[in-house]
Amino acid sequence: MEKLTIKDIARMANVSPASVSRVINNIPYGISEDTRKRVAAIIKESGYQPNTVARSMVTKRSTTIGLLVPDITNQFYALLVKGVEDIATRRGYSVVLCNSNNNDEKEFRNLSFLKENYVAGIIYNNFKMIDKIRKVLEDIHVPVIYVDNIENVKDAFSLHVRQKEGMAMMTRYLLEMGHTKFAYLAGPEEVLSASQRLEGFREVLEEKGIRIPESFIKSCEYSENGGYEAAKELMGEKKEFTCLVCANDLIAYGATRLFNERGIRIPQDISVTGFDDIPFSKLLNPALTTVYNPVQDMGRRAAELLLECLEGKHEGEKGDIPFEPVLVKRESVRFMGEW
Amino acid sequence: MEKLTIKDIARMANVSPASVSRVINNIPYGISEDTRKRVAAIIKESGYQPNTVARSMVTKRSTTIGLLVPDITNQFYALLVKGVEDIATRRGYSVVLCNSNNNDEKEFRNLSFLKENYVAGIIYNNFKMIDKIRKVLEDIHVPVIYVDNIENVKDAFSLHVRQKEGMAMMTRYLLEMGHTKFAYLAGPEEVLSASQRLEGFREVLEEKGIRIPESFIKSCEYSENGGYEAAKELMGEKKEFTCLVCANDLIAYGATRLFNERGIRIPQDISVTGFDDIPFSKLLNPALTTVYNPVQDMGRRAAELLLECLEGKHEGEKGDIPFEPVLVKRESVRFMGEW
DNA sequence: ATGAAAGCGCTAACAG
DNA sequence: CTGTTAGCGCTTTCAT
Repeated sequence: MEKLTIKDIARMANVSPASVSRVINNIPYGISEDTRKRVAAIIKESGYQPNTVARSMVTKRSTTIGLLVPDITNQFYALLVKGVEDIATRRGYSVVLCNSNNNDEKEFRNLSFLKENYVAGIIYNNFKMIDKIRKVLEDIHVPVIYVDNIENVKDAFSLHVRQKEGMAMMTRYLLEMGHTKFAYLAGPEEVLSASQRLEGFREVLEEKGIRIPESFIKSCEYSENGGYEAAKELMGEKKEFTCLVCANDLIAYGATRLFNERGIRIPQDISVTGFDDIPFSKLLNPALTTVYNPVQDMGRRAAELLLECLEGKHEGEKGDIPFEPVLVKRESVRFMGEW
Repeated sequence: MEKLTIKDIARMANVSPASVSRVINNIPYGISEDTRKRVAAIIKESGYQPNTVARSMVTKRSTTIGLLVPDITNQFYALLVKGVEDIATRRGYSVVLCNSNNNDEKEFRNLSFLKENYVAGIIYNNFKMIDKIRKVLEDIHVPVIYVDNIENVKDAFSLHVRQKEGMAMMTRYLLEMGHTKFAYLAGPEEVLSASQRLEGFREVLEEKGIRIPESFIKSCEYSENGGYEAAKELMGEKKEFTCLVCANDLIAYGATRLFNERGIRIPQDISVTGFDDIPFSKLLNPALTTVYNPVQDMGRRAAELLLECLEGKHEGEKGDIPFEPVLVKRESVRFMGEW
């Protein structure tokens, strides 16, 4: 069973390739209902499938969208992927997933790849935005949806959770629980979400007139290991804090591992909080108090927006699309008494 | 800056497109060192990039490999992806990742997509193999590497861990730790790895003349929730077992959650074990005793093998490639005394 | 309504 | 060694 081409179908139906093309692409004019039906039937029986490569070649478009993520091993991004795929495949688009593994060079190559292959649009997710990439993205001539990396754009859609508000919410909650002595594991300084979360934390403390030593705020990688190492450093200080707030769940996991190793009990000896609420967080023992980050929704919305752009909607009226974080109270925070 | 084509370069270099093609593709004959250098220089300056779509169109090949996984949200598969990408991109291949989300229909569509887009080869990872898919895979005319789903193939490479041996290893260890009363959460019956793991468990028990009630062996989904529900059912029985062995880590997580909820302590009240050793397992409290499954290595090896096939090696001599599991002793198993 | 023909950007014979 | 030519499978004018 060799691969059928449009010519084969044309021959079988006694029409020209052009007519076959008209039915494949549902072009509403230039063909009679009669021939349309006949050709459609033959296509169906024969199992013919148009060659998308050839098609892209002439249209310079495709029905594939590109999705770039920094690290597929991180469940947080995996959820985003799921959200995107959910919508895209339902609407007849394929998604090619490019994992840049936190490697700028690789990301650059991935982008070239997408461009060469005429993807219809791109969903770009990364925790930072470097100039080189931004240029490529602007030069690519297909719609790009940004997720979680830039703000205040107007010529594109940019989705992100309200990071600052989320952390502020958490901080207020901790205050209500009677904590006033905090340490903070901040994530990487150059990362937008990390700095925004820290800002939320600081603002609330300031509001309440609470001060903590700068040395209790440590930056670290956005990873389990980053959290572990930073917590270890922190424990070198005279540890006059009752609560360790972490810029994301992964960091909290690392801190938790250290505390487990040292026999420091959560939440009896120290309270720990995270941010993102990735699925494992509820399995931690004690279950992690954190801030839910609706990534999967963001993935869905990003895909919807992209497809809408592809359909010619949203000319002009683009911009930031914020998502609401939600506080998830679980067991890793101890009540210290009325404040 | 419009897109440059091979013709543009040809014009700029005063040669024919054919010559340009020769240097792009590093064809070692039919061109003088002189012109090669000149053309190469012009390509470099101009920033010209060959159009892969056009290229695929004529060669019917590409330098993209397809990777199919059942669920990207599962860290186990994410690790496989990482392994594959690691090798592939290092060797100049792109990988398009298709997530079938445990949906046969979607997988079928993904496969069509890959075929239409002339991927050079495919790495197929899924925990089962249905006829429909197998047919497509056989009909696709590019090398396919199977991961973790079939065995005893000879016309292809099939990588998998020695599931049975892994679980046997675990079971022997539990015996050494003094356990004789077991319950077993088996995963889905129709899944190859699940049945092989169960087999390993049964064989060792039989060997030692230990019998357990059939009702203590429950099948369930390969998921956290599956483990939770199955454990709940199990606790309905009069629970005369000291150790719950789970067919994978996710199931163990679910069981752990149930035990946490009910105040049943691990390992004091009950011992729990998993299989796969996904990264989170060491973070559980207590850290999960499990069997390490070298997925990332398998991913790397799968990619290497595929690329080698693409280079024309391995004609004929194909077959199963087993990987060795390794027992990871942690804290979720209690020592019950000499046996 | 239909078909002929051109051409997307590239590779691969085949001539010269 | 180099260039000419003929497609790959499809879409898209432009005649008919």
